[in-house]
Amino acid sequence: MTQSAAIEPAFDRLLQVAVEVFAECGFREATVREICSKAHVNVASVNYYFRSKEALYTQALAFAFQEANRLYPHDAALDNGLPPEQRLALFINNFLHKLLDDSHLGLHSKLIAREIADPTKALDEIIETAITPQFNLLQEIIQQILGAQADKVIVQRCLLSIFGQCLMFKHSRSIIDRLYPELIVNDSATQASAEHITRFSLAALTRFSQQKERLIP
Amino acid sequence: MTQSAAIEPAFDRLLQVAVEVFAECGFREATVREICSKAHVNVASVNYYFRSKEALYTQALAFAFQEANRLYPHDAALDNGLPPEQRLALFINNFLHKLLDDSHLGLHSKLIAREIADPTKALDEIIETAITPQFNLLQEIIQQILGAQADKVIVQRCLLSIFGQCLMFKHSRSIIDRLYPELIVNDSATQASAEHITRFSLAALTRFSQQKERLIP
DNA sequence: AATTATTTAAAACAACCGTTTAATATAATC
DNA sequence: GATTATATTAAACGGTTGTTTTAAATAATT
Repeated sequence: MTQSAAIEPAFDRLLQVAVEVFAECGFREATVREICSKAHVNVASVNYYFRSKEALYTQALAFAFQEANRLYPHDAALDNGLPPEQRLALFINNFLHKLLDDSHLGLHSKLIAREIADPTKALDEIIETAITPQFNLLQEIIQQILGAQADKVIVQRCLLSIFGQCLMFKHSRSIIDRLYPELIVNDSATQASAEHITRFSLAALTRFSQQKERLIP
Repeated sequence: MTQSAAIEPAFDRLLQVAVEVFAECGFREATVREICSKAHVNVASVNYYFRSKEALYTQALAFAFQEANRLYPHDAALDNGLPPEQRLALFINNFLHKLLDDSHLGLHSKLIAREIADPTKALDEIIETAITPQFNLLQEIIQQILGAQADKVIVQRCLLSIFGQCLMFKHSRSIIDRLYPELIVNDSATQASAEHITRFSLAALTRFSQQKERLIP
């Protein structure tokens, strides 16, 4: 960090630090001065290189996405040839790890989670760029499990059920950390969580596909 | 409001408005000046009646809890005599309505959700006062469905699965509003959501209780 | 009715915010 | 090597924040 601080140009340092600080504090709480201080540049640099704090935020978001897509390549769940149950397991496992990874790219999901909980103007772009693709992929998998004739609203609701289980670990992490800390300590705990969510959801989905004619909508 | 502003003493007005504004903006984003303006009191009143902005926040939280418990009496799900499946349905329905009610006491859950997503010092008290009781109740219901010999960790995970599905509508509401707005428009949509979550979870739970000996932990 | 305590009010406080300015240092170009 | 263009700096700007001060108004008590 200290070496790269000397080598990398100020623009790049600013962008990297911005991702960290915005993820940590959120847009409104983060201060230009803190970002500049940690990037070892003058306070005026934000307005020199980027137009404003808000413009820096937007670019930091875009940069974080691009980094995350580079480090976390697209899901193996994309493979259409695999059985849908396995695709679901892969999807949930990948998504949950992406959410709970505290290292480099946990910043990415932190930024998104912040935007969702407390939206700024950038939310619409995030939905298009980062959320809709994930939604579409999971929707396709669920559709495959429930069968093509499944009601569209039911598919949507099942999708929310699965995402909700995963996001619980992100949005309510402060609670889980205190009440069930052992569920979140390390990588294998995360994997166990992913397996539970998969089992829980698959049990529900297969039930749904069996009894769908008896449903009272 | 205008009448009560003249009748109710400044202290009470301040507390009520504080609940609204803190729920709307969060602790850090909310300003003393806005609260005082909406309560029709002088800026100095916050530091006169309460010691500081932070003390006002703490008291506003406590006040909101007490109001919510008064307006939303404890779950019918508490009734031990009912079959556990019905208790689960009652619990989810009540919890989801509490979460999505935009009127008076939606403020209560808004405040809690804010605290969870972006904790202040007050979180510990919230967990004790508001969250643990709900967790314990749901835990008891799940235990009843899975059977007394069910693994404790599995019970915990199922609990998170169910809470996660409910909280999805709270924490990711900004997304649902944009992608599936019809799921959240009114009271009957909320009820339909509660019914789905109940059906989804019951399907998974009954499956779990059937195949528990075949589980690979 | 006089005196004490309590509540309201306007103004100012120091600290911090994002942004701008104006001057200097560095690099690139001719 | 002189002259542009680019990058960096320190300082200040206007605005907002939570909090404090000081004084006036109101209520309560004797």
